[in-house]
Amino acid sequence: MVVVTAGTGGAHKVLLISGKHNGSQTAFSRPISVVLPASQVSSDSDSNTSAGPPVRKRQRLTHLSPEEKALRRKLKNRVAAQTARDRKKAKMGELEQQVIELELENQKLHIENRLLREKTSSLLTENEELRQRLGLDALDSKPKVQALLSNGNDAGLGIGSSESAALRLRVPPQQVQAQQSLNLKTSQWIRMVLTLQTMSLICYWAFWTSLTQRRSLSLVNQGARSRRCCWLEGGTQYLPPHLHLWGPHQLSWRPLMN
DNA sequence: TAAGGATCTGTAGAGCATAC
DNA sequence: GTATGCTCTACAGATCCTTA
Repeated sequence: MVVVTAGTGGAHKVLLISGKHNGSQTAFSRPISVVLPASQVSSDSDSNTSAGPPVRKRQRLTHLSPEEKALRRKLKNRVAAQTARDRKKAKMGELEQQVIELELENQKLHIENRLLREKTSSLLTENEELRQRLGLDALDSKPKVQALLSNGNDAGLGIGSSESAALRLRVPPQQVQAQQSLNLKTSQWIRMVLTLQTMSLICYWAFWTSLTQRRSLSLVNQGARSRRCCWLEGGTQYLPPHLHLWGPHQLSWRPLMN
């Protein structure tokens, strides 16, 4: 909707462009206006004001001169272009943040995968050594494992007391104790490495989060200074700029740059 | 300090949707 | 069918920043 009002004494005319809410599309919540120079004020412009017959949802601009239409088009397109750029910038920032988070998650999963593989390898080696001590071949390994599992006992050989393990394995308790101590040290070392790497990843993530947030905040502040646009706090949702009396008096007003 | 790249900004055109 | 709105994008000028 466009409301044209004549200034005092007919010195100037204000093109007031109100907001339009169109579903998901970005719209202006407040009207914007541009001050036309006196030379562009036409005589018939006062015939269409805000007070009068029911307004069309899309106002006919027949009361505007071609110059005024072109100027209005320039203004709206200027705002629309800046809105589109801000939206694109916000989207890019969101995608960059997503990339960082996914890379971090990927690194964590890689580390977890490596540690689990190492643990599996050490357990297989330990299992093989114990079998060699017991003189078991590979053929009867499955039934014994199944028997251990079906008895409801702790299936892991490293779990439980050394005496019970010694009874099961029929080896001296000192050997079992030494093996359990080695396993304990190994698992403690693995836990320590995992903790340190997790902490380093958290620090890495926190650093990048802080850095990207500072960058986006500075960009937003820079844009807000030049265009008086505003953003929702802590989010990427874009609020259209409030252009109060947008016109030649604005610092960034450069309408005839080309 | 000049050159050159990066970024910002305004403008115009195209495409599509909508109201009449 | 026409006028208008909205969005996106290419283009060009302005501005900023780095570097030799």
